[in-house]
This record gives sequence, C-alpha cells and structure tokens, in this order.
Amino acid sequence: MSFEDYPKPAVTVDIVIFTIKDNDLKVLLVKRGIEPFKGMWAIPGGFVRINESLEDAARRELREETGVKDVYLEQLYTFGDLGRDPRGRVITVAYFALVNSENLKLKATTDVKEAKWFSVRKLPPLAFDHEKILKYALKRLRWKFEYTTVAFSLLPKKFTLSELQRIYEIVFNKKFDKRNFRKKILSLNILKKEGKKRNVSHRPPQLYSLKKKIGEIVEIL
Amino acid sequence: MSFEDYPKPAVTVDIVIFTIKDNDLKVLLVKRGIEPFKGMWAIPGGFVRINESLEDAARRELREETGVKDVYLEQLYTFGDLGRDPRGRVITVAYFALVNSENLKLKATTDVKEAKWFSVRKLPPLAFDHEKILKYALKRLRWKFEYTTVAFSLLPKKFTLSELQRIYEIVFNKKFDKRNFRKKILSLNILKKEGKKRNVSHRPPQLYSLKKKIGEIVEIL
DNA sequence: ACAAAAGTGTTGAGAGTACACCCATGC
DNA sequence: GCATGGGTGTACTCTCAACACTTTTGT
Repeated sequence: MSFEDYPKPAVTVDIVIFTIKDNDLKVLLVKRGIEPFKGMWAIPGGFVRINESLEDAARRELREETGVKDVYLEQLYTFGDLGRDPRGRVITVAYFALVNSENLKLKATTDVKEAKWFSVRKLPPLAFDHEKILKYALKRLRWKFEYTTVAFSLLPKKFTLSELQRIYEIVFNKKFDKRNFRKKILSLNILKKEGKKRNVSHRPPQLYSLKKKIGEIVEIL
Repeated sequence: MSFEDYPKPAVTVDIVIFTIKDNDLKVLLVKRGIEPFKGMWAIPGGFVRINESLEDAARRELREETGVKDVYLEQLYTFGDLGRDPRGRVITVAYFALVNSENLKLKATTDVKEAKWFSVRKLPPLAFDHEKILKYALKRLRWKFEYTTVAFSLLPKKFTLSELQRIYEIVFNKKFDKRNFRKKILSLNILKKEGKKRNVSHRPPQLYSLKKKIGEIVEIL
C-alpha cells in the first residue's frame, strides 16, 4: 500500500486540564457546541493541524481554552479504538496539564458553548470515551505526584510547605502528618528558602521556591 | 473545519520488540526494503489500517515479524514531530513488546529484506527517529522491571529463581545478591512452587510459576 | 489574651543491604 | 570425588509512621 492513497484516520489531541480550586481537584470540561454529542460535556481538544507537532497542538488547545502560561503538560496515552467517534475513525492523543488556577481566564470558541471547572468527584456524563481518558489521567496524576515534583506546578513560584501539603491532601484525598511531610520534602533538598510570608494573622510561614525544574523524578512520598 | 475535508496525517505503529538471547538484551530490527531509508535498519512497524484498533495493528505487526504468541505488549508513546518522515506528515504510536525467545521464528515481508536481533548495547544507525524511540523504550523497560512483573514474560511458564535473577541482571547490567534477590521475590507472594527441574548436573533447582497476571504493578526491586 | 496556623523530635517497626558457607545432583 | 549451580541466615542501617506541644503573629 503506497503512502498517498492510504485511507487515513483523523487525529485529535484531547487535554485533561487539572487545577486546584476551592480546596478541590478540578478538571476543565467544555460543553460541545456541535454534533456529535452536542450539548454534552467533553474534555477540550481538537484536530491536529498538518503542520504542527502533537505537543504544539496540545499547547494551542490549552491556550485557546484557558489562556494560561506556566503549565505542566505531558502526553498521557493514545486512544484509537474503532467506533470511539461516530463521525468515523478518529485517533486521539491525550495529554494532561496542570495549571495554577490563579492566573487563568476561561474562554469560549466556536466549537464550545461553555467551559467550566468540575470537581473530579462530581463529573457529568461525558462525550466519546472521555470518561475513560479522564480516569486514566487521574491515575497518572496521582502516580506523578508520588514520584515527581509536578505538584509544584499547581502553586505560585513562592509557596509555603502547608500550601504544598494541602495540594497533596486534595489530590490523594487523605491527610498527611505535618511533621513527616515536612521532613520528607525538606530532605529532598529541592527547595530554597525565600523569606517569610507577611500579613497573615498568625505566625508568618517560611516561603520556599523550587530549585529544580518541575516534573523531574525525585521519589517524593 | 469540518471532519471530512480536514488534511490528515498518516498514522503508523512501531514496535520495539525485546527479548533475552545469548545472555544479552536484544531488540528486533528490520532492514528496510523500500524508500525512504532503504537498506537501513529500523524498528518494525507499519500503517494502521482504517478498521483496526491501535493495539490490533501492533499485534498484527508483531505477528507478521515474529509469529510469537504469549507476548507482553504495551503502548509506549506517540511521536508526532514534523519532518520525522520525509514522505510527509506521519505520526507513529510506539509500542514495546517482550517476547520469550524460545518460541519464535523471524519472518520477512515485502517491506522487509531481513530481520535480526541486535544487542541494545551495539545498535546500528537507525531510520527515522527510531533511535529516540528505542532509547525511550529501554528507559520504560527498566522502569517496568522495577515496579511490575513484566520480567516473567521473558521466561517460560515454569522457571527457576536463578533464571529470573539472570534476566534482571541482564536488563540492569549489574549483579544482584542472590540471597537478597530471592528473599525479595519470594516475599512478594506471587509465585507458586512447581516441582524441581531434572536433568541438571548439579543440585536440582525449584521451579516456580507466576500466580498473578503478567505486568501488574507489584514493586519488585 | 486569644485565635490561627507554623514549626519542631523521638521512638519503634519494617525494609534494604552486605556478607560466606553447605547441599544435591551428574559425571 | 569433584564440578556445578542451588539454596540458606544474621546483623546493621536507613526509611517510614505514629505521635503532641510550643511559637509567632494579628486582632
């Protein structure tokens, strides 16, 4: 079979965008403005253009939806079962992203009526096989939290250890011992002291910033 | 942009097939019989047919190349940079496979002049971005060896602990202490005793088989 | 002075690591 | 009886988990 007359599947990227907001782990979903699954919630995504790389496509979609910078973005898995899109053969390369909820604004595009943050514990029914993709992303997210410094991408540059611990507690949905948590994190030698936080009505906490680059494998918990 | 008039990239699967042979970790490469990169070594792969899933495509390629059953197959990563194939835009979904070298026969197809096992330590120059893919596969392989039972897919159903240890030593290219290795593996409670091996000119070793399914995460080493 | 969150050490259990000799069989 | 791998135990170190009180600030 030659290269040109070969019947090609369509290729999309879908991005599972996580953030922490209101003490909860949230995922960004968009309400579909076109068929199929019009009016249903879905993970944001779109077709890969012929002259952009997969990661470029993912970053473009991310920017179109959220306008954020400073994101952690990682390829998740490629879903290519037959019949996952009623329009025909569509293979999707799924990514997951972690954004700091402070500096983002949701947008709406032609394909999208509405974008909204949903708690990962209260999801609506999803279009396509997006529930499967989201579940997979959550698993990977938790795994990455255990072995890498991705958690820091959900925080501002300077942060306190309590803020970091809160993020871990939200993602794993369980409490950690404060002393053990701090001991563990500090023993990794990945943090720099950055002065103290002012204007809090209690003992002012130590601020830290990350020495290394986000996402590196460091065996966290 | 509508679904049909959308210019689509081509989609291939490439499979990094590992085995242990002659006390070495080997990878299967094929000599390309067609342009581009004709005559160069490459990871086996091919176009995804419009009516087969990605994993089906990978298994088909695997069968076409090796005729093996009882393989461990896992999706690795999807490579989609521009210019990775001179013929045009080609996205490849890479898989990696572990096969037991005992029951396999290499084949040749129209696209392939020759297939051969190469030591991962002595690789020829590779076509496309296949060196990058192979390096990535090796990293993932070692990681999987630490955390899962994939190693067992390189062994026959019944095996001795020394055979298992040899596989780990080859993959990590270092020696492990016999007593500690055995203690660790046995403490996982994933093995069943299966009688003793006969016809060896030394003390007959205990044979074991795996209780659980191959590839599960079990925190091995 | 009180509310609120920050910060801090010790102990016990379990896992990992280092290390050397006897055992069962085939020839 | 000897060559060949098979099989076994102990002591030390290090990491992980459990646990409660004092400190510093703003109001």
